[in-house]
Amino acid sequence: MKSNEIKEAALKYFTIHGYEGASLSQIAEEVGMRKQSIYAHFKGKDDLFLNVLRDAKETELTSKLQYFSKVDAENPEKDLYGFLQLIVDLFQKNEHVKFWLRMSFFPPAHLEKAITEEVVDIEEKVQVILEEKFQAWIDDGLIIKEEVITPTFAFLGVVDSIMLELVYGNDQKRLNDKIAASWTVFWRGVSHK
Amino acid sequence: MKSNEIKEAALKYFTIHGYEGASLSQIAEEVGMRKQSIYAHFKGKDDLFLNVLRDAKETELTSKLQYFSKVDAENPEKDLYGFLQLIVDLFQKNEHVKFWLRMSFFPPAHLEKAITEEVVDIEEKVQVILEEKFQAWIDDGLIIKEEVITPTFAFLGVVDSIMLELVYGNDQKRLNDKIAASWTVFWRGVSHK
DNA sequence: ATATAACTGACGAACGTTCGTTAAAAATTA
DNA sequence: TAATTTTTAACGAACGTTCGTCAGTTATAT
Repeated sequence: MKSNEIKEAALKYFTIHGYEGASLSQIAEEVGMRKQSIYAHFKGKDDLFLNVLRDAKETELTSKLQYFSKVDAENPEKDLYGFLQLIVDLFQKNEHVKFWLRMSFFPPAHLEKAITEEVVDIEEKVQVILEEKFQAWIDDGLIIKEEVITPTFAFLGVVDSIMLELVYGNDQKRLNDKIAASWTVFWRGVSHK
Repeated sequence: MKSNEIKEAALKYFTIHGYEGASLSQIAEEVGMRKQSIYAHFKGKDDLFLNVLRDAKETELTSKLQYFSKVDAENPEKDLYGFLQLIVDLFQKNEHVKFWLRMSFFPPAHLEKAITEEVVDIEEKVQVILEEKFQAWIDDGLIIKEEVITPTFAFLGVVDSIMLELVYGNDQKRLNDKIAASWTVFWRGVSHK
């Protein structure tokens, strides 16, 4: 399907140059057509963007939900560290995550509302799942007993910081060192000695 | 000085809309002049942008260096948590930090090299200072004895995650909860019981 | 033959930029 | 001090280019 090729090229340019910096002619050229031909597949730039956004959301959401659904949930150390690895893999495997991150935090002004809606939706779902997991681990005595929000938010913070490092991303060693450091300290901070 | 007014308006629009999304006519209108008049003060859009960038860098750098220079350095818990507060204050007091963050991670493609140079410069300087502090605290037995890079990077990770939350920033309560959670877990992870 | 999807051509609008000009302020000279 | 020159900072008009979009036409495929 040609629509998917267009979305793929659009994803690339939106990610690199942002909404305003990406031009339809560049996107069309990447696919090998004229920019006017895009209008046979999408109503316009906004429509194309929102389609890419929804694809990115689905990639992001299903990957994360799927991970926690097929994890045994009896070993928080393995499960949580595995989640960090998943983030890194996702980021390096497809462009969707970087696109998602950019648009989450610096959305085009006139689409901010629509974007924020989708972002909040994912955020809430992931947070709910994480809280359930942490609560179970706390009840099992695997994680320090305290308000469940504390380890949850702290872990989400680790995820965020790693994503930032991935975006920054010109230094593989630095990335690995930062992951190791954040994980070591986090785990020591939430687990029993 | 009119140049400063222009830079102020430019900072605002660059922060909200990014380099490509900010237009000289909007910036000029904010100041109360025509876009052509900007060329009496700056060579062009790039020149204006780079001037704003350098201002932002100076704000960012001097604030951080100054904080650590006038801190007594005998109480890591107070000093480090104070640094987090500084970040939050800086962010909410002036627009420079948000601008800096946006351009650090999503720079306009044709200025990426120049921007990365400045970003790396700050990053290295802050890292060096933090490592010195942590080393001293480790030697004094105030922080767990391990490679100094571990608490340093972990702390920088906490800073990053808070900055992301600040950018996201439509929820003051969530921000405070995230700071509290990240700090609690971090501190438990690097300090002795 | 009926869609679908590509094309050409053209549109108004906005972009960053350059030009020549004007009026006021500052510096220099008589 | 008064007259002159230079500098500064704004302007309107226009440049060439690119933008997103729309209309009409041709080619492709079911």
